[in-house]
Amino acid sequence: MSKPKQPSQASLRIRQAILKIPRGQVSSYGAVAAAAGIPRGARLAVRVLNQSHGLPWHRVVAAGGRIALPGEHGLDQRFRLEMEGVKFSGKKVRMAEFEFKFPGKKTAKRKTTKPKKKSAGEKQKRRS
DNA sequence: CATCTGACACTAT
DNA sequence: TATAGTGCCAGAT
Repeated sequence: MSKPKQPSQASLRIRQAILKIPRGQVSSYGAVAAAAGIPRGARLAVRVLNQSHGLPWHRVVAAGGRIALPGEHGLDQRFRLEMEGVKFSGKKVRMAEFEFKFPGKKTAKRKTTKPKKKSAGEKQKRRS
């Protein structure tokens, strides 16, 4: 294998993780990314879902079971999940009952954002 | 080669 | 509870 010209194993792993989600259960972007080996690659999961098609994207929600998709897509996702047996609690999925836990571990979460005292804030400028 | 983007996550306020 | 802002990673332009 000299050179994996593939779109990185990370993306592939994320894809596989999503495919592992059984019907009737949901997972979060961060959970899928973490299961793929990227604790903070929530955004990568997003990329994979957008680029790769044929994946059960409707089984992937944001943290807390919150639906992140805009407008119709979000309602569509919610509809599909209900069709699979997933119940909703207001705008969020009942993660307590339907959150799919990936095997392995990867429970490393960050503790506190930078011990800097200056609350958060300094950069952030782009954006037209 | 440099820069921006994005269906997020998490901490502070 | 809601709002604001930052950090992370890899692909796209």
